[in-house]
Amino acid sequence: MMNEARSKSEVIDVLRKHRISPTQQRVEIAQILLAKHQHLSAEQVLAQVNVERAKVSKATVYNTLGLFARKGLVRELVIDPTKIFYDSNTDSHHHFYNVDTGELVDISKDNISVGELPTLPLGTAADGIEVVVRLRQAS
Amino acid sequence: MMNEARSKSEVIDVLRKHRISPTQQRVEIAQILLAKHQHLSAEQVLAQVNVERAKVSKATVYNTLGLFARKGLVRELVIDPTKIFYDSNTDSHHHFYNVDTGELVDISKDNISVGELPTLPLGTAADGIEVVVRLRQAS
DNA sequence: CTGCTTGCAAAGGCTTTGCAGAACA
DNA sequence: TGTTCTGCAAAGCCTTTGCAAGCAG
Repeated sequence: MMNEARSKSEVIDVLRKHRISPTQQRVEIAQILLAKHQHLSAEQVLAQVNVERAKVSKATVYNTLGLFARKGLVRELVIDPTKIFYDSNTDSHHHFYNVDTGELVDISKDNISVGELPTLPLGTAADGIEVVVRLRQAS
Repeated sequence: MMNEARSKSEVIDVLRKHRISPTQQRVEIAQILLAKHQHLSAEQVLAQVNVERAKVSKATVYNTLGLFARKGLVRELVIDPTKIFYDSNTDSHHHFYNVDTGELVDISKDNISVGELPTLPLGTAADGIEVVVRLRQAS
């Protein structure tokens, strides 16, 4: 999977492929997200994008992340009740979530076999399967 | 598998078994939750408990639901980014979540086979596996 | 009595929104 | 020039917390 985009022009290409017009702010945010497979909250993206000087506002970060998720550029993870994580790896995979530390770790989809689903409720289509294994510090 | 408690004394028993001292408010909340297998948000519990006249405050509902979850009486579902659902069925099972309607539907655990998990991160213990199948209205 | 509970209101944290100015085509 | 985007501040929502009064054992 090609999700290791780095250079500005590569990122712009990826945005265009997802039908997102590549504004300066979106490119900066995408460069951070797509640098590697990672799980970032909006707050973390905001902090990283503004490491040197403030370049992108909070509102734009939130709106952009929502846009990216709708366009399929990143995956929204609803795992922690206090914040949303954005996963730059959109391949099918699952997660360990350490409730005590907030740490998220990938689980390859090969390690979890999800069998046939039961019949879907009428008029609906499956949009994605998310498996979360919650972890606690061993006592 | 006995989660169909109804009468006040049954509910008090269940609370005691979970080491929760059965105050009047807790009993009322538990009666609503344990009446049947269902998924309720704090807001819904608050509304139901106060159908006739206001009896339990918002703060108490939130605190009580958190307490019930910690004690294992109900299961906290982190599926919707805007609110937490409390599942009165604590048996192992999974969920369909209709993103458009907010509807939650159970999936029997027999319909999803989760194989061996990879090695857990050091110092951690698995606390639960949650599988969520997100649904959208078929177009 | 002593400690646990409740309830009110206020605070908190994350996210969205309204709107004016800036950027882009 | 018309549309889209950005940023600031304010608003919104769900949830938690501080603290005084109430209740239970």
